[in-house]
Amino acid sequence: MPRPSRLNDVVEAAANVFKERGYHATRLEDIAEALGMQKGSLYNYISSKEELLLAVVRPPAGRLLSSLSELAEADLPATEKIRLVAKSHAGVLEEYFPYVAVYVQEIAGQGHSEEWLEMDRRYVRLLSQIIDEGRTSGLFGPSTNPTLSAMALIGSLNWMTRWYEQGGQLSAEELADQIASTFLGGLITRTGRR
Amino acid sequence: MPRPSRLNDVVEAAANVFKERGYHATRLEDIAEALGMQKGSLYNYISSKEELLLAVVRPPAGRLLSSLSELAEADLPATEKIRLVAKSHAGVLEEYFPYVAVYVQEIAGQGHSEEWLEMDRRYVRLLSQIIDEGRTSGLFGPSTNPTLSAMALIGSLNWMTRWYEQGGQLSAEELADQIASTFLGGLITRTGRR
Amino acid sequence: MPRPSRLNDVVEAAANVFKERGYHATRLEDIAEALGMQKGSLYNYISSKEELLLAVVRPPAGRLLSSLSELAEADLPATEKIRLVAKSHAGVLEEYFPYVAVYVQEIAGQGHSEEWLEMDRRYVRLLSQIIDEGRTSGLFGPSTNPTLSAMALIGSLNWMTRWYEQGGQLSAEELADQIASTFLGGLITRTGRR
Amino acid sequence: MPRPSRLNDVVEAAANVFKERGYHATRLEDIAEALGMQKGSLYNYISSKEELLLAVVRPPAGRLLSSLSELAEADLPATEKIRLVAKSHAGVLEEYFPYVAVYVQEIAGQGHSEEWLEMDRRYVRLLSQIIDEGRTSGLFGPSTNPTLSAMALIGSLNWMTRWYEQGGQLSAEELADQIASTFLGGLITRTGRR
DNA sequence: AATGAATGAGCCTTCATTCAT
DNA sequence: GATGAATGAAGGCTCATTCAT
Repeated sequence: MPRPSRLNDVVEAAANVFKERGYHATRLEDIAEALGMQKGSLYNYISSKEELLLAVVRPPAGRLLSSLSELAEADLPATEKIRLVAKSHAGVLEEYFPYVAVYVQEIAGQGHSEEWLEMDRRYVRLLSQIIDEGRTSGLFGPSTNPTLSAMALIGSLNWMTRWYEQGGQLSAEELADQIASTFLGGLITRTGRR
Repeated sequence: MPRPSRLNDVVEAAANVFKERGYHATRLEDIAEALGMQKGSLYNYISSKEELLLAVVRPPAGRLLSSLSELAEADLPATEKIRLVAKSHAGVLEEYFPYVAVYVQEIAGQGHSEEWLEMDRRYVRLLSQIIDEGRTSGLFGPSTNPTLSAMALIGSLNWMTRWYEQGGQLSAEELADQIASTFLGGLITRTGRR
Repeated sequence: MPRPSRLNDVVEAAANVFKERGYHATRLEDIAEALGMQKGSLYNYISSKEELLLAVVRPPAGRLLSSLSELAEADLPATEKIRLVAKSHAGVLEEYFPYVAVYVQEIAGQGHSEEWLEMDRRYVRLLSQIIDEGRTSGLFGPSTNPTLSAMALIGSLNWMTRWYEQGGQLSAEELADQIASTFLGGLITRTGRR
Repeated sequence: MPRPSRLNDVVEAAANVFKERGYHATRLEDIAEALGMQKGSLYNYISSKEELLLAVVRPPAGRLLSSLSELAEADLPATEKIRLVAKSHAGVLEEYFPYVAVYVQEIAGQGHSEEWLEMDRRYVRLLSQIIDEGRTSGLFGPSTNPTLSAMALIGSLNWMTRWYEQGGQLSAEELADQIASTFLGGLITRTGRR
């Protein structure tokens, strides 16, 4: 039984090193070293450093977008959708931690290329549509700005890549759940408002 | 009459190019070109590329931190402080746009060095103290997690550097004001909750 | 069957070019050219130009010192030791000609670093001890200044790197033998002195 | 009364720094700094770094050669000439210490250019003629090799630039006198030889 | 005379990429 | 698949030199 190609190992090592040092600052040699091979050997699996970045970054980006797409079409109230969006975003973050971190740092919102610009736009559009649903349905206030709100939520979630550490007390999903709560309900206590 | 040093020009040009291409991807030649000089001439003003990054990044970081410090000590309710924090954060963003963008992309939350780690920690600490005041005083819900909430707000605001464009319909401060409103009051309409 | 590393070739080429042009004036490109490779390729063997200098210079320095050490401990009259020191010094010079020349020009007696200062001191100390033996045993005159005499002999021998050319009538060892004779016996004929 | 041009100061500062760091390793800025001026200002006195080296090196070289020439023609026995050559060589060394050190390190015996090659040759020729006189007159042994002996003496004297320090117990001339004694009479005591 | 700024050539070093073995 | 060596194109930085003020 032939062992599976080590391509996955290569991409994973790359994700880890890219997250640690940043894409430009990491040398292929660093990645090779993490794998216990020589840098030249990497070219048995990839054809360029850039391609390696894309290999790191496409899976989490795809996951993020596809889970958002699914939720967008679900038959749920906007509040519920938002909460689930946050949780699934965080779930992907947790599962593909370094991959997502690299995606956020190097690609998301950077105008890296048309491919990724389009992905950014789609993500924002889907999320703001959900928010708009909530507004239209009266769940959210009429003055809600869907796009801005989407950006704000995305920012909160993406920023997690800069401080979240695996193995902490709260899982990424629990943290995202709390963020979603604040985002939906605000910090201000309702009792004071009635 | 001594000519004014062009150091400011150099730092400004660097901020612009760093924002556009990212620190590692910009060559000193790019910066020199933006200034109409040779790359070697830059060394009349700086002693290394790294130092140039720091020169770009220190002013906005200082501004951000000092304005937060001031507000933290002000005699205002936490709600008001939060709103003002967001607005001043955005004010700095607008005033020093490329500088702040470079700071957020290259430094903030990156563990770049002890100097900056400490700055990150201070910023988070000050903001979570404000949120904690709000909780203690009963303005914010008792289950509020001050640190997490601080992170969420910081993420929303810092993420602006990836999408905000100067010259749009709404100023950065207006956008930040809306973000603060959501953060404080939530998206969900109160009437729907009674 | 592993190819033999070309490190030796690199160091040898460096020795030749350093001798010809001097360390500071030679560009790595010169060395690469002498090897028929690109300058970048040199870094497969060395990690810096400075290290290359040390690689050139350490072998002859070690040889010089170790052969002197051996002779110092031999059971021979001081006159004989001196003669053999000169001959072995010249033997090393001949065998490692450009290496020794580089060592003498760039390192010896230059206070380049503590490592080399110590080597200088040891060489002088050993040689002056030999001379002191000769004085104590009555072979050499009582007013002999061992350190100064050591310096004088070392100077004569090291200066050979500036004029000795391989392939001449007399070998380096023969020349050194004559130098030693003069050093020991003087130019003045003994018969004239009776 | 116009103060004398600072050209002398410039050359002196250059001599000191060249001696300390070596010609290639010193930057004009180092020299300027030693003078308390900016490097650009040096060009009010010199027209190139190379020229500055020559300005440092020509006076001592000239002195060395002219004092040797004078002695060569004097009506003295070869033994006396040799001793005086050594003493005057050392006298120049002491008077122009850093200048001579630079000359010896950077120029003498280096084949720097035709001008200096010729100077080297003349120096050796004059000294070996003196030695040859001694041989012819029977003062020195018949097997004396004048050129080689000249080289040996020159080496001993020039090597002083690597270890002599001004302000020591013995003056350079006293040291040279001892060196000359050894060179003439040898280390071996005559009494043992009768 | 002096200076600060600018120049431009050059050098060391890095690194993605290639390739023969 | 793996490797060590080689490549070549940069890129950061240095520094002798120039020049307007």
